Amino acid sequence: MDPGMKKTIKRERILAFYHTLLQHFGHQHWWPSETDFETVLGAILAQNVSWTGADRAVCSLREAGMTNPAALYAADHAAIAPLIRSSRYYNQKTEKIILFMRYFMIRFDGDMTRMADEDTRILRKELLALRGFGPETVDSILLYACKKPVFVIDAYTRRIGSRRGWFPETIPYQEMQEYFTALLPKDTELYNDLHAQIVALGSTICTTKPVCDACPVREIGGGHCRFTATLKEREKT
DNA sequence: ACCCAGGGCGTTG
DNA sequence: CAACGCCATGGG
Repeated sequence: MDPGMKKTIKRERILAFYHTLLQHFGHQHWWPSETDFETVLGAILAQNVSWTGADRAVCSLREAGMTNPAALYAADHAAIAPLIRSSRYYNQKTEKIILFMRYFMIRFDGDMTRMADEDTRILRKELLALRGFGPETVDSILLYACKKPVFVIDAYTRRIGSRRGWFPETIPYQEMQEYFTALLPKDTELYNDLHAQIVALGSTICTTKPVCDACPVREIGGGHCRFTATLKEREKT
């Protein structure tokens, strides 16, 4: 079989997976925020924490009038940190916000439209240079706040994709990203909802029950859940 | 009383 | 490069 055909098959496999998820969960309408600037804050605050904790932190900032770039830029560590406690690692995240705001005001005058107009590659490189901004956070900002066709990888994508045999679990971030971008059409809306669907699935599959019988999406999840994976890890040792 | 969330960074072997 | 430790809240 020629390579072009194999590629087509892989593409159809991903798209079929997406449509299954879409049918089950419905369109996710990400990112869940009121403005693109809030999306940036959300991307920082959502690092390694449940969305409820991150969202509560965004709401606290909003209620304090700090989802306005100028107001947030004027705030210092002591003013920000208490508002985002629910997002975990709040001191580090406060520094990340302060760091981003300095960059954002100087580089784009606090204007999300200007930022979104910048070249994707340049923007990605500049954001990655900020301490505390790794590939997932940066790509989330590029896709969800700036509407760039950049596919976002996260722990769920790694877990689910490897379990479905798409790539080894140890594959580096960039290679995993290339797996998707090489196969899928360069479509911001598809990247947006596919990642959102993967998170919807990843955060739904059972975590506390040893048996997946109760799992509402075990067929989609490929018969695996996080708990059984944890058990397997324990059996090794 | 555990376990673990929509990471990223610094340090060790 | 892998395997950790660190950050340090909150819900199940």
